[in-house]
This record gives sequence, C-alpha cells and structure tokens, in this order.
Amino acid sequence: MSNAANQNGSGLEQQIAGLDLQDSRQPSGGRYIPPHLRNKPANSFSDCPPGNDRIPSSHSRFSDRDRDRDRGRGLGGGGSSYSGIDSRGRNDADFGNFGGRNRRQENGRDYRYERDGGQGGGSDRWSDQLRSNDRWQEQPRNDRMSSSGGGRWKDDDRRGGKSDIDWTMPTARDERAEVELFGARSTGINFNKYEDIPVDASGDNIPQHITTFDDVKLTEIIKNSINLAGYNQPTPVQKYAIPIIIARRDLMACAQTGSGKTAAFLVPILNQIYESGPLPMPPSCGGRRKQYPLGLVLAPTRELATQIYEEARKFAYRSRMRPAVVYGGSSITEQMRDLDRGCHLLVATPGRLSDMLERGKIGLQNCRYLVLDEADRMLDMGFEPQIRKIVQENNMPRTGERQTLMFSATFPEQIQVLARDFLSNYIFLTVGRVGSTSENITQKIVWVDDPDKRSYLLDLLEATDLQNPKAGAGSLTLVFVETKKGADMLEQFLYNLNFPVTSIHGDRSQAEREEALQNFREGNTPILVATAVAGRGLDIPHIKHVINFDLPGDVEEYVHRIGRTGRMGNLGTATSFFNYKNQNLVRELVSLLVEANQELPQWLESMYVEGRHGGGSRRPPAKSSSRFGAKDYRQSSGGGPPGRSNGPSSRPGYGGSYGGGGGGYGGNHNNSSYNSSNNSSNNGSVDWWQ
DNA sequence: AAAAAAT
Repeated sequence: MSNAANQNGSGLEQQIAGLDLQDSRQPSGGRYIPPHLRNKPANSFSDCPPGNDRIPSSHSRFSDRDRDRDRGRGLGGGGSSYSGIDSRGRNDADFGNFGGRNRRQENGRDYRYERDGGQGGGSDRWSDQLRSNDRWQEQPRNDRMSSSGGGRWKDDDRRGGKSDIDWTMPTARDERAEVELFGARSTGINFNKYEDIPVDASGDNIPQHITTFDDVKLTEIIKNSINLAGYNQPTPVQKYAIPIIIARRDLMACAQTGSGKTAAFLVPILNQIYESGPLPMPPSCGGRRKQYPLGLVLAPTRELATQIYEEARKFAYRSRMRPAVVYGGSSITEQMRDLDRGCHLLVATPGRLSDMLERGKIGLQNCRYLVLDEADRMLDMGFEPQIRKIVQENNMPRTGERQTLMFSATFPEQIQVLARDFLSNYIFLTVGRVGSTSENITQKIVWVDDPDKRSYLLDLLEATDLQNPKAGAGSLTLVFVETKKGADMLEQFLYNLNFPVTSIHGDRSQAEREEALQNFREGNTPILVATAVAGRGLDIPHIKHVINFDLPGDVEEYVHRIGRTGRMGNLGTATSFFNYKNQNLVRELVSLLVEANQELPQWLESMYVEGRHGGGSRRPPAKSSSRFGAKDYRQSSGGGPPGRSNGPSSRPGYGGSYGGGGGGYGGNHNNSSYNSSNNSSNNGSVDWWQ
C-alpha cells in the first residue's frame, strides 16, 4: 500500500478524505429517490443495498461549497459539520483517487470491504485504513453482545463479530486534522472560576468523583485528545459524571450548556466504545447501507447537535470510531451519504432521526449508549412523542440493557417521568449554574424607561470604545432586543451613527444569519443586535458584553442570554435595561442576583420586598419557581414516583436558595413605589448604574 | 413576542 496514503490514514483523515469522495449525484442519474425506495429492483443480493452500480464519474467542488453555504457554516461555534473539510482540506491528489476507488462494485458485495481487497493500487485512504485494519482482525475479542450473523461478513470491520480490530489503538497522527480540530482555539480558560460551582450527587453507590483526568483509566486516544484540546483539568460536572458513566451507571444530570457537559458524556462513552470495539450487525440487518450506531445523542437544536458532533470529532481523532450528525434543514441525501461512510456515534435532532429510522437508514439495535441532551428543552419543543418512539419503538436495547444519560437544566415532572421510563437506578447529579454561580459574569441591572433606552445604549457603546477598530474581536458586544422589527430598527439606528453593527433574527435567511455571525465573530462588526435566536447555544468566544436592551420574559432565557459572555471561565459583563414592563422578572431576578453574589440595586430590592408583601394576587405565575435547579424526587416525601401528588413535583431545588418560597409579585402596583427609584438612574450619564 | 423542530 502506499506509504504516503497510509501515513495520512488516521481515522479523522480517513473521514475527511471520505467526505467528498462520494459522488454528489444520485444513482438514478439525477432524480432523487429516497434510499428506502431504491432497494426494490434487480439486485441479486437482497441484503445488499442498492448503489452498487454507482460509478461516480465526476466531482464538483462547487457543489460542495454551495452545500456548505446552505448548511449554514459558522453557526454553532464549529460551523457546519463539513466546515474545514471541503475546499480547504483537500488537494487535487485526493480527487485523483476518486475514479479508481469506485470502479469495483459489480459483484455486489460490501463495497467498503471490496474496496479494501480490490484495487490495491488506489491510494484511497479509507481503503488503506481498512486494509491496515485487517491486521487487527485476527485478534478476537470476547466481550461482544452477540456475534450471530457475523460470519458472512467477517471481513468487514463493521459486521464481523469476531474479526474486529483493536479499537484502543490510536491510528496515525495527522497534523492537518490536528490543526483543524484543535488548532488556534485556545482561549485562556479560567479554570479557577469553575471551582466554585457546586455539585451534588445522590443515588445508590455513587462512584468517587475524580479531580484530574488521570484519576480515571482512559485509553490513549481519549487522553491524547484531551491534551490536544487543552482540557487540563476536568470541570465540576466532568469530575462527577465521568466516573459515574465509566462505572456504567445511568445518570440524570441537571447542568447547563457551558458547564463542560458535552465532554462529560463524550469522554466516558467514547472511551468505553474504544475499549469494547465495534459490534456485529444485528441478525436481521437491513442491508449494508443501514447503520447501527453504538451510541446516540439526541439534542434539541441543530446548532447544539453540530457542536456536540464537533466535540465528538475531537475525541474521535486517531480512533476508528466514526461520529456522524443528522438534523433537519439541510440535505438529507448528503447526510445519508455521510452515514454510508460509517457511523458509530450518532448525534441527531429528533425529527430528522425519525425520518432516517423510517427510511431504514439507521438501526438502533446496537445502541448501547443513549444521551438526551437538554432534555427539558426537547420536551418544551414538543419532542416527547418522537423521543419515546425512537427510544421505545425502534429495537433499541431496553432501559437497563443500554446505558442512558439525561441532561437537563431543570427537572420538572415531565422530565422525571421520562427519567423513570428511560433510566435504571440512576444517579442524580446537580451542577450549579455556570455564569451566575461562578461569578464570572458581572450582572448589572439598570432602570431605563423605554424612551431612554437608545440613549443609554449609546452611553454604553461609547464607553466600550467599540469604534476603535483596534478593539476588534476583543470587545464584542451582543445586544438583545425583543422583536425582529426592533432588531432591524436598532441596527439601522446604530448604523446611521456609524457604529460597526450587524443584526440577526429569525426572518433573516440562513445565509444572512451566517454572515452576520461571521462578521461578529471576527470582529468586523463587533456589535450584534439579536433576537432570542441568538440567546441559546451560541458559542462565540470573547463576547465581552451582553446588553439586554429588552429583557426577556423569563429568567431562564435571561440566564441563557448572559451566558453568551463569560464563556469558559472568561470574564464578561451583562447589562440589562429594566423598567416597569419587566416586573414579572423581579422575584426570580433578585434571587438569581443574590445567588450569584451580584450587586442588587436598591430600587430592585425595594420592588422585591414590595412584591413579597404587597397586595395583588397572592400567587405568582407559579411554575417559575421551579425553573432552575432540581431535586432528586426519589429522596423526598416517601420516594413516591413522579406524577403522584407529592406537592409541587419540582421544588426550588438547588441549595434551596433559588426562586424560593413563592412570594407573590402581583401586577397591580406598578407606579408610585418605583418611580422614586428612577431618578437616580435617569440622569443620562455614565452614572446610570447605581 | 420569538424561536425551534421532518418534508
């Protein structure tokens, strides 16, 4: 085999090389036919999928670029799943491999293996990889669940129950992949800021938490990626979750984005996957174009799915494990082609995954690890039926047979029920909020009446020295407004004053959003005016200041928004314009500020006190008190199951300090008592904030 | 009022 190709044949590079090597056309010659319908005709090997007669003859770089643009590269931190892989990553030599590698399929056997054994002259990295894999196939491993049906396919690393390779062995280094995956992202992580975050675990036989990554036995591959990623020290959620997951326990964790929870589940899951190696295809496999991932991660939004996938790619570096991501809004055919290249860990949004399952593209029989990320949000978005269908009606190993991890910012009854159904003897973990609890975000609340908002904003922006071009990416400011129209208007206002500003909201096209984010991220327009579209999940380093020009309707959204700054332990500031319209936030906002040890404006405190004792209806909107934190209901009041009447199913929860005892804040007393406090904040100078 | 998710 070609040395050069082999040298580059690490898992990641193989994945990269493979990405564009597939023809972008459909086998039928242009017209799209869903894969599940393509199986019908004329293939003598019934369990072999169609497409064996595909002989891609050309390749268009441009189409790939276009696809990338459509997919919204740049969203979600790492950009689209293909960013950096297409036009940048490859040279023409790679394309040269294309023709040769695909001329082989007439016999209808698994083309990947065939490719391997076939045209030896090709420098196809994927096939070289497999070829090198063959060396390991002589090492039998016995920790398989089942090897029935594997015999026929024993040559294929994906199928062979006995002939698989040693997945704990790192594949060759690849500097280009290293740079792409790990390079140039080192933001000075302030780990000390994480130390304050409290973690609480409950359940049976809780494994001892770790304090360093060395405290737990990890494979070389994982250790190497941890080092390359610069994760010197585990975050609090990682310290607890990693040993729990390694101990094969189910886990219900209340933790938010930004706490390091993605790595907290990827590290132990992938480590176990490397240690136990691939599984054989299930006996009644549906053809070789169907993938049987070993692990499944469900996430509510495609940005989040993309971010998890990008993280998974890091921990997949130098491994034989292939992650994949599927989500709506972008070409399903492309995603299916990507799946064809193998999928051991699948990250997905529920809708697109259901689609893939119905098409017979994915089988969950081998899925030994299930992660529900941001479970509460998925339920909020109405995904519960789909999630239940995916988990309970698709031959996934049952609760207890698989390992299941749920992450959720909150733990309302609906989530508890889901936990009861999906988890077995789980450990319950609560992680304090990053950002509020750890004090790396300075939160300022200012009283600003609506007509004064623009003027205050200008004060803030001028104080930030944004117009200095040298300020660059070091002083990004994110301004949240309530409505799309408001975003347009505010952008126009600032633009007219020559501020370097752009905006993003849901009415913008994907391309416009992407462009705006890109310009913001790079500091070309260090001011971004945004609606709630940018409130969650966006991971842009170096946002120094978040301004809530309009406060959101609930504190949960507020926490997400201010969490756009102070990422990964860096310091940030969040300034919020508050006025009588935001009364409903008082109680929770005060609790949050107190909990986060932030300064509490006197007028706000007065409102809080006033609200607790004042007239008006006694009860607050109620469920708000349980928005954050959570309690392991199994420990409370006789351990009754969720769904029974134990009183409010989710209590103020974490440390008891949050959102506490439900003092009402009625809506009827909105004038005189607050007006007095306006004065101090209404003089239009930098003195605005107490 | 806005946003997200399968066409």
